[in-house]
Amino acid sequence: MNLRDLRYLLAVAEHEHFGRAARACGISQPTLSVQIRKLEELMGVALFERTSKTVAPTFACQQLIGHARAAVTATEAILATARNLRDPLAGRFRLGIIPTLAPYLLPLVFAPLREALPALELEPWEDQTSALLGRLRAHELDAALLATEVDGPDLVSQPLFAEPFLAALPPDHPLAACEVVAETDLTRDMLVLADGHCLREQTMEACGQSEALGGTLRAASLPTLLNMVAAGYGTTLIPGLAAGAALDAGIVLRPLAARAGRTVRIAWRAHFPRRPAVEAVGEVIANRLRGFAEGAAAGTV
Amino acid sequence: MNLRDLRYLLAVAEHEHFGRAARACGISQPTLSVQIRKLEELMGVALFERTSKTVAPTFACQQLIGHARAAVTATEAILATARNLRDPLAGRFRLGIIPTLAPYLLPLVFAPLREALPALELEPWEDQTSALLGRLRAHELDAALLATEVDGPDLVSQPLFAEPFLAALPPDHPLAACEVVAETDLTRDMLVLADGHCLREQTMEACGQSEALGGTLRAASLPTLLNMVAAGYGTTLIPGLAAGAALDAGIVLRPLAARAGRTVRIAWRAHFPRRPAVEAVGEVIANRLRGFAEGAAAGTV
DNA sequence: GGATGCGATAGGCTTGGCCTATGATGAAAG
DNA sequence: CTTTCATCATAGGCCAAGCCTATCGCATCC
Repeated sequence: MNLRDLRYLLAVAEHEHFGRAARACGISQPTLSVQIRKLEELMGVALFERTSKTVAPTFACQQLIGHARAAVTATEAILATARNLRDPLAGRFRLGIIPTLAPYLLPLVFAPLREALPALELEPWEDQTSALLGRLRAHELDAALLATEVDGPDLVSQPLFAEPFLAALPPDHPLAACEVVAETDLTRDMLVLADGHCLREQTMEACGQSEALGGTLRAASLPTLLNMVAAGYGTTLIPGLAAGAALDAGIVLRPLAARAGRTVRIAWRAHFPRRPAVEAVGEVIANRLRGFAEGAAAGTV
Repeated sequence: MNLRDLRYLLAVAEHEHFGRAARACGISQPTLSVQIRKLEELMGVALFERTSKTVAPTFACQQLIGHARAAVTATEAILATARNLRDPLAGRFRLGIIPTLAPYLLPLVFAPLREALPALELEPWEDQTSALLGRLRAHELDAALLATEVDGPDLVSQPLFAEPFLAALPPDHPLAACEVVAETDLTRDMLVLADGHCLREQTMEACGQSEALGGTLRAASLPTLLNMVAAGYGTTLIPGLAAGAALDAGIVLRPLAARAGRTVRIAWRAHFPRRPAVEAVGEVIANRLRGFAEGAAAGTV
């Protein structure tokens, strides 16, 4: 059975006239007659009682028409829904973001994204890198903003902008007197984030350090880490976009001598079909952050 | 778009594997790939994200699947309903019956009909001949039991059985003394039914009378007419099947000299497609009433 | 590095739907 | 009573769409 046949059935039932129904369907009357006849043979039931003057749906036909109409409207709903989904720059877009980036980047890019991609329903999802990659591979995210390269052939990524690190010091720290701080000078009393944050390894690597100090003091989040630095527990590196929050917490920031930093990238599945959306989102973010690296690395905001 | 394509879509979404989905659909894998590709082009949306290892429905696909399933189940409902409607001897059968026949015939034929045609849902409809013919032509009845011939090329009929008339007399009527009553002897004080009952004209014709007597006394129904006769208002002819009711009312019945009577027929639209049902019903009734005419005409039950 | 599994592509075949032309039938009109 | 008209059914030919087998491209696994 064919959807077209159901349309024909509905047309004949509505017009009660083969010629007019055929015209309404855009086919010739003989074609319609043949198709209805086939349908009747398939069903094993007479659908219409024909005379040379009248065409009347049988009781059986009336019983079937409801289902036929349901099928036809359902397929029309499919087409209508597909029309709405056609634009790759429209609809839900689930974007993963690492925790050391989300609270500082999102306020900057929300408005530009809304303006550039008004139909895109952005759903941010904050989680650590490995969780984001898992969700990405599980099709639970459409893309992710990370600060690391991605491995494997199933995922691809593209750099969006460079984010320099800054030395974060308690106000009364000796290094606060310097204009510029060498990364290696922070090793002595450096605090880091808890396991799982990519910023943790990046901080330690930038300072040439393999084992974390501070004993059990491993902050679960960047705000906590900032509070710990402000309270004088030690020093750390913070990503440039967090500078404002750090200053608010009463922390002294200094540029780094070796200009250590990280690259924020957008990652997605290699076969993800809405690549235009990924690229559009990446482009808006990159544009918004263009020139940020130089300013941040040089003058601490 | 084709229903088949929707089935393919559902199969791929369910199996997440083209080869297995193709096997489930009974087609080859290349065919399935091509059809899904076509569907994607028609929709303008990627439906599946393919790698060499995995096939995952896109978000758009998930939105469409519900409608697709609705369409497929609706068409399956069509086929299932059609299967149930396939037997012409099953299902609703609206049978019109004239009022001077219904209450006396139905008790006789209900049981045989139920036994011979257990799947037929008989819906009797009692009305006068012209109303029955109108409803028949309007497709509001499937057949009708009448005591007249039908005119017009759109309706056809077949005789079922002959029903003799009987003279109905008050117990103290002079003619009650006779073994046999001549139709013309009843003319003097004959009562008839109201307009619209075919029995009215048939009675008058049988007695060679063109104008009804009895003034305004025209019974609206046969039971009323019987009561009037029993009360001594006059005489009349009754159809043989009503003999029992007449005797119960205290009326004397006598066979008629000229053996006047009527023929009960079943009528239906010439193009009515469930002719087997009509013929089966007619046959059951004719069989039940076989031999009735001789017995009734001779010995008054 | 060959073997394996999967989806995509190519080419040929057959079915099915469509058309025009014509037939059959019944009703209305001359 | 015959003609004409309207309607649905049938016939024959054409073409697109769907299907199959064979093969390719790609990635993974041993």
